[in-house]
Amino acid sequence: MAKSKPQHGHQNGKRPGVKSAAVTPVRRHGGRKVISFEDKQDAGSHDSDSEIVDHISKQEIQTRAMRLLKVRESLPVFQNKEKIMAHIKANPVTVLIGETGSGKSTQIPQFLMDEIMSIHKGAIAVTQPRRVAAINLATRVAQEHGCRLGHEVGYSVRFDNKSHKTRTKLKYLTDGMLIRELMLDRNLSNYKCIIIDEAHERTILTDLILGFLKELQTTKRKDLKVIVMSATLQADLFSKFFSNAPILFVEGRKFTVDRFYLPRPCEDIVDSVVRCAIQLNSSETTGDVLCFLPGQEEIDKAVAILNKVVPYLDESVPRVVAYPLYAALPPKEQAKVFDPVKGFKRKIVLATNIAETSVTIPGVKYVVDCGLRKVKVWRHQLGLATLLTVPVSKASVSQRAGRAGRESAGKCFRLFTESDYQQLPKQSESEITRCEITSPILMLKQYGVQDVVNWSWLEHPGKEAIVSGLKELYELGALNEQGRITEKGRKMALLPLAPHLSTVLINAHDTHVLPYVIDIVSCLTVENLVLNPLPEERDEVNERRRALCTLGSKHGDLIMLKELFDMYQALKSNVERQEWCKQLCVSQRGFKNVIKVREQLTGYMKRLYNQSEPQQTQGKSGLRKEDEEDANSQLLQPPDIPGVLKCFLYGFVKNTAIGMPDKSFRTTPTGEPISVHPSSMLFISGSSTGDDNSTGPCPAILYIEHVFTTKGYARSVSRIELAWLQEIASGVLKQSSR
DNA sequence: GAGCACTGC
Repeated sequence: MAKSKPQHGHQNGKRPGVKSAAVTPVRRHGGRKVISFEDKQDAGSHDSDSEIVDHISKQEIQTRAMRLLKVRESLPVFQNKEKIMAHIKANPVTVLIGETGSGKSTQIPQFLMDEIMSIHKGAIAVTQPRRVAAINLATRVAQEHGCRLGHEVGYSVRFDNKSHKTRTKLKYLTDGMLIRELMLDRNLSNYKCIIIDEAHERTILTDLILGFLKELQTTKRKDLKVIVMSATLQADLFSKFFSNAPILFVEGRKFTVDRFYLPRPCEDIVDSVVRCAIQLNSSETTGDVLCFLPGQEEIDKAVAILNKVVPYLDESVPRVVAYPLYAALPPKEQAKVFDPVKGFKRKIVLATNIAETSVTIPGVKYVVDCGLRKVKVWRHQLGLATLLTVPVSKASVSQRAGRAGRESAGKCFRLFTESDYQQLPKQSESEITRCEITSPILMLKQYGVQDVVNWSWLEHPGKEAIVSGLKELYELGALNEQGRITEKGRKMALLPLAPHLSTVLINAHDTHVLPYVIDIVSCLTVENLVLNPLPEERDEVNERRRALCTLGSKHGDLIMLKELFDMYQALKSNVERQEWCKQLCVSQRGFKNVIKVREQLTGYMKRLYNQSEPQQTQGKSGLRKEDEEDANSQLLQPPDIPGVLKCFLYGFVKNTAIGMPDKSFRTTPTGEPISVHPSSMLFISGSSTGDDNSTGPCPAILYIEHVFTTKGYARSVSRIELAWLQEIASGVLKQSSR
């Protein structure tokens, strides 16, 4: 339910799109529901008809576009149209600093559509790091342009494509989707112009796209226009990368936010956040409060304290209502932050970084920022991730402050000193330098890049990271000894999975346990599927899960996921499913995604191994039924659990640990201690009276993730036998020495 | 006895 507010905006006087919409034949377009678009800042344009866009007449579409034109003309970007367009026309690459509220994401693509596309053939792509943003922007721009969504203006995100191959001239897509398009058509021959929005966020995928575009522009696509949209702080980096491309600045329309610092550093951030919130509740007039804390633990603590304090507050101050907000929270709980509070009340939202970019909460006038965040850092030499609490960057701090000035002037309270602020890094460490990069390297190899170390990286991830990535891919059989991509590697690159999980699927296909394994892999790729129960419900929920998942309690989390998924699917009604999900503290939305992922993976696997079959453009059709039957017939037989777990072992040989006599585990690659994460089925609780006599202690474990927090934890853990480890580890060794 | 945030033909 993450809601992201898109750049609001609107534009130009010519509107040839309206004309073309009227003359082009109407194409049947699925008739699916169109996601409604709300933008509170465009008061006055009562386009409540947005959700029935598919049914309203052309006349109405055009009338609305006319109405929106007025709002568009008032945007800062619109007033600088001539200047901006002159730059874009004169340069192959333009870096555009467009502040929030400038209308850059909605208007500039439309200027281009009008001015450039009328002469040339080809389309414009606008990339976004998040799905919701791509969908919302496309919906808005289609309205402004006076066309139906999916005709001249459309979008393409995973599982949802509202664009037409030839007809769509402006397409909003996630950066992952554009990477996929690059893999299929290395020259991006369909496009005349690529706009990379939110480039300053520096996601791995945006970084990769910029590298590909630079290379393309100097080789096969000298005519390709590139526009990089960024926040101020990163603009220089992009300009330098594209041989000193001009930087344009368009100011936004945000409100001023006053900043306050602490005179001296605070000791306990939770305590300080609560104090600050309570204090401003009594000193400030209307407006809600958004507090940034690093993680769930701190947030739950703060909410608990606030709830205790609230009854004792003076009656003259607004009643405080505290809401937690983090990704692992059940969607229903998350949605509560959008409820307006009635009466003499004030909303205080305590959130992680999720509220920095992904979720915009209406009504926020005050921001309390503890200045910390949690970040996962990959250690290449150790092959594990560490979860660290670190100070945020200046860029982050200003982004967070900006959350207070979306609707009116606001205030931001920083729980650190001004001199601490001066010492913050300008920018957070980019993803590409702190993450595992096996998948990006495989993409480069699939694209045809031989020398990955000397590729046109926007920021070089470091030789060490690349070497360990190459080694990993070689061990998975994706690369040969010369570092060239293998047939298997090509298959892996085409699957929308981490290379390790692709290996698992390919193996499952070869050993005929694919339907079973595909279900598990689908569950693993969906984030926040199995949620963390609240402390007071924890034991009950664990007990329920254990009682229902008999195989999972014995074999571990992978098998549990399969059991849960089967149970979920066997439920008849939505009401039943809802209740069941609540009882087990699992996400229904998550399972809906699992079904989508499974469908997609099943389709890809089918295509990978059925080359003779004609390629289906829109997936689906006929393929599914058969596979469901496969899966069902598999259900009837006792599943080959060793066979299933061995498939996973092929992708995760390095993620194994051997059980010691004292019931602790030591990892196989380095022998360091590792503990089963408490969220795992195989976590042995102290009070357990142990009916696990039947199975005995685990001789060895296999885990999908190794994360170091207070100590090394194995997550998504399965019980394996030592013999399997010997069998597969030696097999893998043989394969890599070939 | 513990869980930053995104995303894919």
